[in-house]
Amino acid sequence: MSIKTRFAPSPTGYLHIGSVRTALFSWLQARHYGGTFVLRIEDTDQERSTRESADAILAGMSWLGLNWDEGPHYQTERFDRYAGLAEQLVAEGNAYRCYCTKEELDEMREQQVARGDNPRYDGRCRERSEPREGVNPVVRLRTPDTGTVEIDDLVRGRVTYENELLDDLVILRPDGTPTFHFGVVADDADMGITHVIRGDDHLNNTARHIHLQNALGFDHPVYAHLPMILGEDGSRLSKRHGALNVLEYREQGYLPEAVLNYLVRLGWSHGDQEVFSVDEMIELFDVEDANASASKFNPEKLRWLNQQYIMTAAPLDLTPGLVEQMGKVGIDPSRGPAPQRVVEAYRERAETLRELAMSAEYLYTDNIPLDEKAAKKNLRPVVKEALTSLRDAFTELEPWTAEGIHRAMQDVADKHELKFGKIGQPVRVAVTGTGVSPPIDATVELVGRERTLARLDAALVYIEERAAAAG
RNA sequence: GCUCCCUUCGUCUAGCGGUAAGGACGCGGCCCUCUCAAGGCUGAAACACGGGUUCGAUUCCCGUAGGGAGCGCCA
Repeated sequence: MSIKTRFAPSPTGYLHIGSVRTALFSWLQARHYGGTFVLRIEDTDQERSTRESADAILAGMSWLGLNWDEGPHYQTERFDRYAGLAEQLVAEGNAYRCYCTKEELDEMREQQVARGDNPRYDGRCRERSEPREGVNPVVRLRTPDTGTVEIDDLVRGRVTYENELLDDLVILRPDGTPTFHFGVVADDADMGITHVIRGDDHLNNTARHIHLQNALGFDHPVYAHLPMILGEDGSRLSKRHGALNVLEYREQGYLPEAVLNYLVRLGWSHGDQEVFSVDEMIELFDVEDANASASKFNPEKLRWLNQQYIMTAAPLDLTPGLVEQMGKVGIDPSRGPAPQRVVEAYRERAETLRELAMSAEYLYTDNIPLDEKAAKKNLRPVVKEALTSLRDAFTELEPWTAEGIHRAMQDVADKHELKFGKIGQPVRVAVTGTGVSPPIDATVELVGRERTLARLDAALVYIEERAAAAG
């Protein structure tokens, strides 16, 4: 039988990294087994759900390439179905209307807590079927009083709950909308979901869901409860830990493959392998191999992986993202070398596309700032003559290639009896303004002849002025 | 408070009764080298604790401790 999994976020905020891991595992399970992946938006809480959140979630999924075969389904479109199901349960005696007021319930809870009991609904409306004036009833599931429920979870193993500890949960609100529990159970059944893969914050809820399925006469899906992702300090992942909107990672210059690769290794592994293409993940993943223990989010490793992907990607595949980043940092890509050449030069030197863009700024502007420390250290009178003759050599160099540039520099160095580095570093500072860049021949080539000559001139002026000032 | 879940280097993890407890990120050192990276080599770094079971426990069982989740007309 073909499997069917789903990702069912509620649109009450953006799609953050923890939800993405859940979505990824669910998606991978479907893809690995050639099954179907369903996207469902759980928007029964009409107070907190927004259209913007739903759209942001879809956009995030799309950016990551987590494509869905069905949906997005919206629960708000299925209210009639839930109402019908609830009516059926009431008719069959598996659910009942509860006329308790909020005040009443609050009071009950307070007393229970005061007594040291578990706060739970005591079932006082189970036998009272007559309506109460002015109260719109909720519908509650009649939960068995005795016995146990067992969950055979794919990652947790067998988990057992005592029924007497569970109370009668609300399945329909006074306005007829379903609660989360009811919506999930009805939808998973109606949509034919075979594997429910979700965060382990739902493990405790699963006992209730099984009771609901029993009452409704539904089959039980297979469950797999994934451990949470925690922040670096071990507390629940939040914004300050990097639980950003996934689209924020795009903003910062991360590649979707890197984000997925990082997340797949949180709670899952395949021997010693660290880098997985999406195809490899699909081939190797099985949620049964997922770990049961929570893991902490480690931005350093994400950065490392992102760099791995930048280093190995085809330069042309990276240029759209790079051009986008250039726009964000104020670079006009038409004023310098083709972006893919920047990728070639900087791919091992940047952990994000944002960094890549920023480090290439000197290639797209006429005026570069000189780093004072680097200039002081490298632009000194001893190299003045060498730089002058290099300037001359560059003026006539044909063709303008890294090889030719290297040869010219070597010749000048030899003529002035300098080691290559003694001239390389001053040229680097002159041409980039800083002491750091790719190999100097490639750098000079990218800067171009015109700007190189102008910058060498500027460096010579700098040396003159310093000498004059020193007296 | 009650219920459920979790526990190997700082972090992600391998391990599935007998290992010098392996890899990766990060950190230190060395090599390469025109700088910075990348790369190569290398170092420090872990089985939470206590009982069992067993000839033998990181591995199986039970406690304890610590962490997490749930106990809503939120999802």
